[in-house]
Amino acid sequence: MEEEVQTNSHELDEETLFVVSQTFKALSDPTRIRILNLLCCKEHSVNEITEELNLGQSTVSHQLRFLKNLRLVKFRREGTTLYYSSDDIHVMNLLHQAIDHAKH
Amino acid sequence: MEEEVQTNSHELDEETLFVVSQTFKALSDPTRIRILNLLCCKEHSVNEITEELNLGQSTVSHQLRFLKNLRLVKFRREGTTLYYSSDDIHVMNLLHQAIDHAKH
DNA sequence: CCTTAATATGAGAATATGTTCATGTAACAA
DNA sequence: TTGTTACATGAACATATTCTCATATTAAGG
Repeated sequence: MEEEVQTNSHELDEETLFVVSQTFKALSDPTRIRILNLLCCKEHSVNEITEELNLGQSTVSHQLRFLKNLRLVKFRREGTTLYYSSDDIHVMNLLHQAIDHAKH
Repeated sequence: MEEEVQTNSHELDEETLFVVSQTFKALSDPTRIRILNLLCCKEHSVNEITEELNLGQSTVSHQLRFLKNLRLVKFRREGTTLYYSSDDIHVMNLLHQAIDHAKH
């Protein structure tokens, strides 16, 4: 049952590398950080996010799709309004650790 | 002594946002992840990194400069050889948490 | 059906990013 | 000084990212 193909056993496999890099990529953009930080404690509609963060509606929508694809956020519908909230405790933890650390 | 200029008190200030996004950006590239993961436990020369990870020497040098600018790695000289090692325990922690989590 | 509010989507432009290639520099040995 | 090894750097290119603008789509009300 030899599954290891790499020369170096410390090396990360392709899939892990991909998942990790994608996760951090999600957290590497100021707009996404602001959105996730806002969704941390409370759900918000797209309009609320747009206004609270002073962003374009299209920008918010695009970034929410990005975050939704990575399953970092989820949403529920109420009429024509979509309420988004965070959906990955672990990633939110990474974010808050980095924020706490950045504030010296 | 009013220092808060933002409408929303939950909002992150510019500098924090910058530091956090830069930190995660460093961790968002597969090549940099592999380098940091290699430097996790033991120092390595540029050549060692180049060979162990099967990368171009120039690529490694560029990425090490990137990581050095963010003070995520440091180096010591021995003749013409530079030994690099990790220099930010907190960021290495973020990386390992993400790796552990990615391996289900 | 028509309208409106809320959100999503696609295309385009501007910018950022990562790698490669060629060349530069630094330390050391002969 | 010359040569060699180890590493750094700059330019150029390809690709990726992010935002904006215009235009869908979806749900609800009249």
